[in-house]
Amino acid sequence: MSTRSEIIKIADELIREKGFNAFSFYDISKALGIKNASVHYHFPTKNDLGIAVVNEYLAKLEEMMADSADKEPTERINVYLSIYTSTKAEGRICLVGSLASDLQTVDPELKVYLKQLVDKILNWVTDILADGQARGVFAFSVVPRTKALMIITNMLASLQLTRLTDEQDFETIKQTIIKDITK
Amino acid sequence: MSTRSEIIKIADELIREKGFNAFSFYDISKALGIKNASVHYHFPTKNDLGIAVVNEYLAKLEEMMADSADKEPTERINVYLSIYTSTKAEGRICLVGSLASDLQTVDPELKVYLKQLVDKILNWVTDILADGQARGVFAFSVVPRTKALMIITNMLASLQLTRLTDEQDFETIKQTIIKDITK
DNA sequence: ATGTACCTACCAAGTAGTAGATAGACAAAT
DNA sequence: ATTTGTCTATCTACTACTTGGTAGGTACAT
Repeated sequence: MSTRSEIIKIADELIREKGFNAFSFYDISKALGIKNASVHYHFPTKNDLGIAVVNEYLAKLEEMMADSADKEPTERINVYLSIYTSTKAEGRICLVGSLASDLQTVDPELKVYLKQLVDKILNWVTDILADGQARGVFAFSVVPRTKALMIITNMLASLQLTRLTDEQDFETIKQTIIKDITK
Repeated sequence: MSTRSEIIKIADELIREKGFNAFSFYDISKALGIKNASVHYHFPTKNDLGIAVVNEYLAKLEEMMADSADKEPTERINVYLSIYTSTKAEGRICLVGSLASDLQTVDPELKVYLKQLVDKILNWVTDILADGQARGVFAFSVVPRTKALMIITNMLASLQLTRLTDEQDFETIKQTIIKDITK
């Protein structure tokens, strides 16, 4: 893997572990065994690095959506939910939740890309739900976009909250979501 | 108001606006027109200040619970939800959400108090829901504690997310919660 | 010889936190 | 009634450290 990719990977992990304002270029250089100036060579500013991380997510999400596009809604929603299961296993929170918390401290340019990421996720989940409803495998009493908002907020905050309540609560929330939409 | 109380108030606002790691003692001293050493006089360390903010919430919550204890479940859940409505109006996020995001960077002592706050909120909402269910005004198909988790995660994350989607989405989420539990 | 990816060595700014002085309020001792 | 001592809340002035970021050099592959 290229140094550039490794920097993005480590930055992503650090953002989701400590937050955007709590990691430094030194943290990354230390993890990679290079000097902080070398990190700046690949990403001149912290904002540049943040944008690269978000863009990586945009690309990965695009890929995920394409890969699961012709699958059943039930499986597609599981693909979505499983993202959080892996994140939970890491003991970290999700990128959107982390950056959304630090929103007022990040560069407006980064905000634009983050907004795109949120839109893309929201549209994806909305599509899955609408598809499931149309095929008669899902049932819910609000418009798909609203149901998507409910599910996304459940998952996003469950990662943050269940580090403070029962660790088992994450799985409870996830199963409740599945049961709730399944006809 | 005493300087001590004012420091706590400003710290709370800053934590919910920028995050625990993005505000400084200087920010507070500037806002109050005093020197940073004077802030340290009242709160020797940032950890002390963070704990004072969380304790302030514990006390306020206690008061709120007592004040609404003999009211109808419908009104009590509205009291709970209205906390987030005010926070949304401020353009800030909730304290729990902010500190939960920065969890790995704060002192273990602060974590303990934060855990107490989350427990208290979770128990409060669980009680309201169980009471409403017993009185036949609420209906839901999971145990009250799980439903409380769903609602709390919805509200917590809605503050974070709706700064990136539609501003109107916050109200949509709130109304969906009310409609969902009302029999 | 040109570009890539790293290095050494630095800087200015901001951070949490400390030492020690000062000024006023209040109470006890003279 | 005045002095003395103590407490509170502030100040000036500082320290040690970390931060994001830069200038300029080097090794190496194409």
